[in-house]
Amino acid sequence: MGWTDERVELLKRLWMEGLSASQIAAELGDGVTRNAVIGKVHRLKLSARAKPTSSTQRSRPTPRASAPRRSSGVSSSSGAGSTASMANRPTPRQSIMRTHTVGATALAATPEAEPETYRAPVQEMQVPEGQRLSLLELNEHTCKWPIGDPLSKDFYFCGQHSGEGQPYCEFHSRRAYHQMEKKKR
DNA sequence: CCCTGATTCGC
DNA sequence: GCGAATCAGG
Repeated sequence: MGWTDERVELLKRLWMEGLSASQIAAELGDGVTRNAVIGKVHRLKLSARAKPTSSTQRSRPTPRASAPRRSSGVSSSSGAGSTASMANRPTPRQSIMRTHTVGATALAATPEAEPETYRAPVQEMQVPEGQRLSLLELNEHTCKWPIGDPLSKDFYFCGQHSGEGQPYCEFHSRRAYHQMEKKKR
């Protein structure tokens, strides 16, 4: 589906209201991606929303040598809009979640408060006593993720099987990797 | 990993 | 004009 006046209007409004591109895309529905939304926003020159700072300076984009191309077109647009998509869009005002910071990571806050499973406050992975390893017991196939207070007698290493050439088991590998990734270079 | 917007450029 | 792929960042 193309950008009808209605949809463009909705896009404008939602964008101005501070919704993220992906949220707007979801609101527009009909296979609209956040990329499509962002692209449209740019074409409409709607970019800057709330701008506390008066710095009009936009960081110089890295002049890339060549832009990567996507291989072949796989555009399978939804055909005729005979689906029940046009009937229901009576200005989705209150259904929009907006519990988040503007222009930053938006946490999805379900309007009707779904019965989400309550999660324990991030408990450390529990390793069975028999599998816990001391420093000297580590080898190239054991997870070397430290658990507990290094100064305590209870200190031990995860010791779960780790992949070939991997210092941590899958569980801890993800943790370590993510942390590293976030580090600035 | 999740996510955000920004940009480029073939279509 | 469109938007996927990508970049750059949180």
